[in-house]
Amino acid sequence: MNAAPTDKRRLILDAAVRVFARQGFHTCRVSDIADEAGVAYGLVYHYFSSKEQILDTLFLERWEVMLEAIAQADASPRSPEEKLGAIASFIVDSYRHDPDLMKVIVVEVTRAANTFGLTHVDRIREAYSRIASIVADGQRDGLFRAEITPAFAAQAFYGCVEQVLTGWIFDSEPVGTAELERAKWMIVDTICHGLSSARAPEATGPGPGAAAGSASSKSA
Amino acid sequence: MNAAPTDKRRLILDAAVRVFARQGFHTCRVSDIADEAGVAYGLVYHYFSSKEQILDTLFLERWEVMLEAIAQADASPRSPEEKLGAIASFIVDSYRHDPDLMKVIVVEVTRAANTFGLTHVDRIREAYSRIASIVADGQRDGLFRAEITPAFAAQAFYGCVEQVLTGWIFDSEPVGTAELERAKWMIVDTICHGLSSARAPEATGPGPGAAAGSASSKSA
Amino acid sequence: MNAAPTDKRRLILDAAVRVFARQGFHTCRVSDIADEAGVAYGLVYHYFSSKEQILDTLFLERWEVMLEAIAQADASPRSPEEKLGAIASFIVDSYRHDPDLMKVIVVEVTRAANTFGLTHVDRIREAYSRIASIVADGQRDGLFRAEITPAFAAQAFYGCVEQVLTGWIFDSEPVGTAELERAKWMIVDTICHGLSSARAPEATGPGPGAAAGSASSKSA
Amino acid sequence: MNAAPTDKRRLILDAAVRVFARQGFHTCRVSDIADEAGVAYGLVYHYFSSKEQILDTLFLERWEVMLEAIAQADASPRSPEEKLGAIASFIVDSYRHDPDLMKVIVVEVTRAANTFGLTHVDRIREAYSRIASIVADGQRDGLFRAEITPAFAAQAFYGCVEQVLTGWIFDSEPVGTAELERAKWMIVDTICHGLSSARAPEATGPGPGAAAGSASSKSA
DNA sequence: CATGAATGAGACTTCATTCAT
DNA sequence: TATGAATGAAGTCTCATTCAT
Repeated sequence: MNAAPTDKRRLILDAAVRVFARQGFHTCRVSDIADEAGVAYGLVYHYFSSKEQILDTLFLERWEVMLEAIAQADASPRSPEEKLGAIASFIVDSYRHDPDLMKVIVVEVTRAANTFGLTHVDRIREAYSRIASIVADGQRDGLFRAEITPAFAAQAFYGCVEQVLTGWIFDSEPVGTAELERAKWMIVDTICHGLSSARAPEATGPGPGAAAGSASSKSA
Repeated sequence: MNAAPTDKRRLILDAAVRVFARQGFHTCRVSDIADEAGVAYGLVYHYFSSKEQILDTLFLERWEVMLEAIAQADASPRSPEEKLGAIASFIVDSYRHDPDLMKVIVVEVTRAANTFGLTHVDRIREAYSRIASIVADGQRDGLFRAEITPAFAAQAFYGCVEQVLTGWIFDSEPVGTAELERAKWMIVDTICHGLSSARAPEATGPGPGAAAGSASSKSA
Repeated sequence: MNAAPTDKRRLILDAAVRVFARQGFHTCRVSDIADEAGVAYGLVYHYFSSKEQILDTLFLERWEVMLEAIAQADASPRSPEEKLGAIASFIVDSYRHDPDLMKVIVVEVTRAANTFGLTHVDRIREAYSRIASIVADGQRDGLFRAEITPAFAAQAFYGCVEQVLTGWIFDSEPVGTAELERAKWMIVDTICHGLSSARAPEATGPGPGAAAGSASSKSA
Repeated sequence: MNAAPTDKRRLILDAAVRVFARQGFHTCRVSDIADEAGVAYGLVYHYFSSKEQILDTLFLERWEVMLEAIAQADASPRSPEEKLGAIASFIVDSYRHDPDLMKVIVVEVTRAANTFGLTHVDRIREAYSRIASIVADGQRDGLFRAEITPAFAAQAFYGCVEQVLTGWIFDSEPVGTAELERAKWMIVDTICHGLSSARAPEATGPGPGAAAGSASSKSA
């Protein structure tokens, strides 16, 4: 009925996130997960058929949430730029909320072209597809220019986001809130308005001053 | 002595690229590499001290070439946008010339935050750093706006490039030349001018139809 | 209390017969038995102390019945040949009635010289012993010749029977009644009169056309 | 080329025979085999793909020899009874020469209707088939009576042989030569002439005192 | 009686690495 | 250089058995 006082399955899943993040999927042992969860070895196999299935479960759980977030952003009565901002914001907040989980997804799944990435390629591409659809709407409304294909734009946007996450993931120290917030704005601003200074300044949105300006640049 | 008719070391390295690309580093066995190279099992250990060292060698070899290409682009008397174009062009041409090698680097190293990525993080960041330097120059000259930090801009640019490669890597079919060329232009145009239509059109550069003709060919 | 409408213990035993016959003792899991019986996993251990004990129980239950059948055959006022016929008939009818159970006994116990066969060797040999006693009586009465030792004769007779069962067990299709009946006669006729044609024909008994009508039905 | 001073593969195979005979296939571990052979654990998997494959190899090696022995017996210019004698003799001598191997074959393969027996059922039945063919020839020549089908006769004969072996296998003490020789004669005499005394005495053959002298010795 | 989650020892198999030739 | 047999540590997964409810 309710979430039992000890939902061992959840315990294992959460432990796996920490262990995968710390040691990597290939480097960790199932016993590491069991130990981290504080349960017996065999219980892992009571709930999951293999180590792989744990990662699959983790990825799918989270990715469905993300697809839903993208759908909601798209459904809102906002400009395309604001929609992209909502998505970037969601992903960055996901990282803030559970950096280990995002690390696992980015490191072990999204680029794992021979293993998990291949398994989940359709689900992964669904996200790009939905982002591309937002861009296409922007083009139709004349807000986005037509030279850049929506599919490419989606790749550029998502690639930019993931690279930022990757930078944080490689950092030895945790990332501050200010930097997280600034990243949201910079991602959208860069993708929508580019690096070049030869553009109409009024489109900028909240502007760089809005986010806590002090933050580092250690990630470079 | 000389570059022998059969440089077994090179044979092994090239075979490893194919095997790593096909099966992934963790999924392949050393014997797969030896078989692919057509050499005896033990010979692999004559030339390399471990399976890891083969990947390290592969990565470092290629990454040095890339750092050099970035340096050369930076050293040339071009605009920052053209310099970015040269870099994008170099990477895309690298993919065209040896997609397996680029797949291995992107899939097995640059995001492998617990294994090879960590080992080579300094070398990897050196690339971002050099790209950031180009952006900083552009800002100093007033060509790039100052709101986006150079470090972030480098991430955005490189993330965009790698995402495009990743897309190709996941594709089951090989990518055509036209698409490769179009990607070069779109990467630079998106990063420099953004998706928004609210910008000065004259900054566009060669335009979507023309491949960035000047750019690299050093990768071959 | 009473022999309940659902005697779970019996349910488990019967399910075990089917599972052992289908998958073999070593290949099946205790959970397979529980599933087949439609009872909870733990209940198996409420009634039996181990997986082995289930097979022991199955074997002993059946083997006692068989020893009793042999004893009865021996006690009846029949000729030795008819007594052997009654035994063959009983075993074949046992197979007809519950081929799975006989399969389990033949496959998992009587030849399992390192496991169950060893555990039950005395009980198994008791059967040979009783058969040998019938042969010895035949020799004493001049009906059987003395060159073949009773112990050997018992082995020959029982080996013949078991080999016939084994043949059926390996068959993919179920065996017809006619073949079962014919086998009863052929077993006894071969063991008593041999393959050679150089013998007195009048000793043949009911003959190949008639099923050994008198024989048992206790097995049902 | 030649049989190397240490043919490790053979060493492993021979060790497996001893270990399978002593502990049974399911009860022994691969490490037991490696230890018994005095080789490293991994070498077992260098030569064999699994524990099962070791048993398969053992069985097939020996069974082909047996099929060949049956074929030779059949090809010789002997009476059917003598041919059966040659076969019984060959099998008994096989047991004398390597009781462990015969134990493994009888216990782990021949009756293992859910595992190895099933795998090799065709090969096993080939033996029965060849024996049946000898019987059929005997019937055609009027030496064997027609009431017993050749297929059944083959089962009776082989079942008798295997039961005798099984008896020895279960014995705690090794079997003496005299008993082995006597068994050869009793098997054939029982199957060919039956237990009954009501038969023509001249068909008896060499008699219980003489070992079937001509038969086999190929097994050594 | 009945349930099924929880336990953990154990076995197979893999494979990087070594080494004698 | 070149070979591939030999080594053995390590990890995944299985499953009989226990136990709290």
